[in-house]
Amino acid sequence: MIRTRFAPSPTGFLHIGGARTALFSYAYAKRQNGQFILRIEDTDIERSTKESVDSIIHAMDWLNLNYDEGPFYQTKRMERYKEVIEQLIAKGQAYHCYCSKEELDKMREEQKSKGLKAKYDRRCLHSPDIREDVKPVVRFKNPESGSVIWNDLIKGRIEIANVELDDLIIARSDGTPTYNFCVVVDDLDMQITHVVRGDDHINNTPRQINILDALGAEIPFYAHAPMILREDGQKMSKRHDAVSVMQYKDMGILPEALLNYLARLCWGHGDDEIFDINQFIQWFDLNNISVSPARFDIKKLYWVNAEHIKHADNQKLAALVIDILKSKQVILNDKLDLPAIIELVKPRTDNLNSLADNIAYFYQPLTPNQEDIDKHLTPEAINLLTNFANELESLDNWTMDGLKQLIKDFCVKYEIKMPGLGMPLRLKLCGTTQTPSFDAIIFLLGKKLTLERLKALHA
RNA sequence: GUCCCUUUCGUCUAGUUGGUUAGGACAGUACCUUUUCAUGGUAUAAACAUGAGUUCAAAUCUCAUAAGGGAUGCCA
Repeated sequence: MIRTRFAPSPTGFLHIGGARTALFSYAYAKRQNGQFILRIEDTDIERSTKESVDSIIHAMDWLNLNYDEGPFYQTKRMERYKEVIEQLIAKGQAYHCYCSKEELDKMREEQKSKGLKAKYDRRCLHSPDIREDVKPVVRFKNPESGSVIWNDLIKGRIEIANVELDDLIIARSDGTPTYNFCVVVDDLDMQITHVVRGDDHINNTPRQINILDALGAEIPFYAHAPMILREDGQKMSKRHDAVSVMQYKDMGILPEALLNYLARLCWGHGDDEIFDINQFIQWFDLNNISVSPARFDIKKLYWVNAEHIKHADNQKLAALVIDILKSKQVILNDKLDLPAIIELVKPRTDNLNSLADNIAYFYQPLTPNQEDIDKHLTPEAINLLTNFANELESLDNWTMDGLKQLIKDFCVKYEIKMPGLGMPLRLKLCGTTQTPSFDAIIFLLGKKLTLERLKALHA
């Protein structure tokens, strides 16, 4: 049984890089009929918050990235970590270190000035300066020779010499375990078979493998996916970029569109661009993830979103749009056929907010700007609209065909071209000149509303 | 400094065992459709980081260089 996990640290919201990693991890598990696990890595008590945990879970939920187990919390597993640390100390694979921060800084500086690699010199392993007033940290005794080699499922063979590795701290002086150690114990206990994560963890992997070895554990497969960068190629920044997954919801992005777009960053399947999560799962494999980082392109995201909106079910879109319309104080009524309006309007939008804007004027016409009024609502045009309203009033065949015929006949009768009728009509009916076909608008508005608006005085 | 990762159109990618006019998509440009704005359609421009080597043949294999990123934390 394949088991993968997503292990964010709750020091902020779920960002799109994390979401993409979660997606790969999720899709791989699903593809292999395996299980996907959520684990919250909250060992850094200083920086972890409950709000972050909630927002991460909320975002996973919105994306519909469902986990089979979890969320597990590392802070609830402290006893287990302590137990394993004791084991390692008892076996001589870990040791107490009493060095102060100042001592360590001094040591590192000396090493650097000699052109050496900064690395703990193991003074506490050989002759510990045990002091009652100092609470020691615990260091892992890393192998001194040889190298750690693994076949990364994305990057290929990676080899790192043990001399490059430090005796890393696995427990702080307050007794709390650190990241690299918790990851190992958790992945072991949770029987994770495939560790899928960002490639910023490549450097941690040999340390984790060494700890796993010391524990006599089986080594899982590792797959390190490249990062997502900003449009300009720089690292994403939480201050300057829209990096929170939920910000994209606010921008009117559909979760399935965001997933689709994220999937296409560092991964491709021939010429395919638009697909849903199930299709993605069928196609996905770790070995066709590319090795280099990708830049985030907001324009393409909007295009993908537009495609998903076009293919989305109108009832489903209606539910989403109603929420947005309500938040914009639009007064809704049941006389209008919202799914039919959505069907008409959706090819002209690439996000839910503008979809809502293009629907709002069906319920309440916008206030037209003066420039448009001067241009289109001339006395002649108003006269024309009055005549048009009269013709409409006597139309019994309220169908698209009936309306089309009426409009055609009207244009012939008054010797005008379509835009000559259409533009003032749009302005009067909707308050804007940028709308879909006006025959469709009249049809969906219905006779009563159409006549009401045509007769309104606000021109 | 040392170690690790990376490099195909502006951007995302295809290119699985060396032989392609290096393909697609977004963005761009032009045109067509049209009832305004869009949608849609057609066309167009645009790339193998650099230098060696192996080979009849290299985007693809090897090496070097350069440029970017990461690690070198009692962060994850």
